[in-house]
Amino acid sequence: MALKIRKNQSKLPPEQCPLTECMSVLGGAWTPNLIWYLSAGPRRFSELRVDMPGISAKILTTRLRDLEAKGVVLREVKPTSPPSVEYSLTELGAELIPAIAAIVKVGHKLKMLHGKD
Amino acid sequence: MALKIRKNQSKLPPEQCPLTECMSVLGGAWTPNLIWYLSAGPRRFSELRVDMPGISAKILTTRLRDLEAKGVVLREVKPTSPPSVEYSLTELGAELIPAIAAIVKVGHKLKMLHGKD
DNA sequence: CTGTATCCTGTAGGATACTG
DNA sequence: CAGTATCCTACAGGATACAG
Repeated sequence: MALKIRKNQSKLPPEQCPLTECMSVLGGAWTPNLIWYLSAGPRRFSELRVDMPGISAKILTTRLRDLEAKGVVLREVKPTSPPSVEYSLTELGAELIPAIAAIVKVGHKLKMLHGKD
Repeated sequence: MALKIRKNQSKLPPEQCPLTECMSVLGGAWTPNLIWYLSAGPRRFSELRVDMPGISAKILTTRLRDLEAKGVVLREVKPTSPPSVEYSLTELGAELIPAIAAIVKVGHKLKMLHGKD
């Protein structure tokens, strides 16, 4: 990756490049929301659907599986009479909270600045 | 990307819900990268194209205009003989750095855990 | 309840060509 | 150099129906 073409900009740490990976974590449109709601504690599939009105079961499943595969979300099947599944954030997943919070913070500022609500 | 989230209903504080807004800031696929490269200092259009191999001029322009409109990026036209334009992060834009850094951090961890590069 | 399987659409983004 | 204008493709995501 070619950078450092200008004097007034120093070479950035290698962490800069893996933004592709970082975005693969929060890639989906609903992913940040999903993580956020999960941060409040374990949630069931149907609960998440209520939390995020507008999300389709397909996408919710997709995002859930995706995050699970990445070790961000933990899926626990409760052997109850009506099958229920609880999703929760893993230790690693919890580390995303500050990141999301930071983005939300700026996003909120932006909203106030432009007054577009 | 059709983010048409309207009203979030949960026990979570309202400040956290507007993830729609936060994602509208880092919405584009290249946006995080763009902000990151800008964080190192002012960059010209062509320099950014080199920084991010693969990005098309169209998208670069789009993202740049978008961020400019949001007050995250500052666009300065230098009245030089060959027209040159410098882009830089505003104060507000700089606040996104920690957020991006946090995501990168987790993304990097994820990469190491799964060993998939 | 918790998903999975299709079908379909909107739109972000790439390629290319052209302008000031 | 710094864009802009078109055209086109890929894929995320919605709707609906169906399954364990």
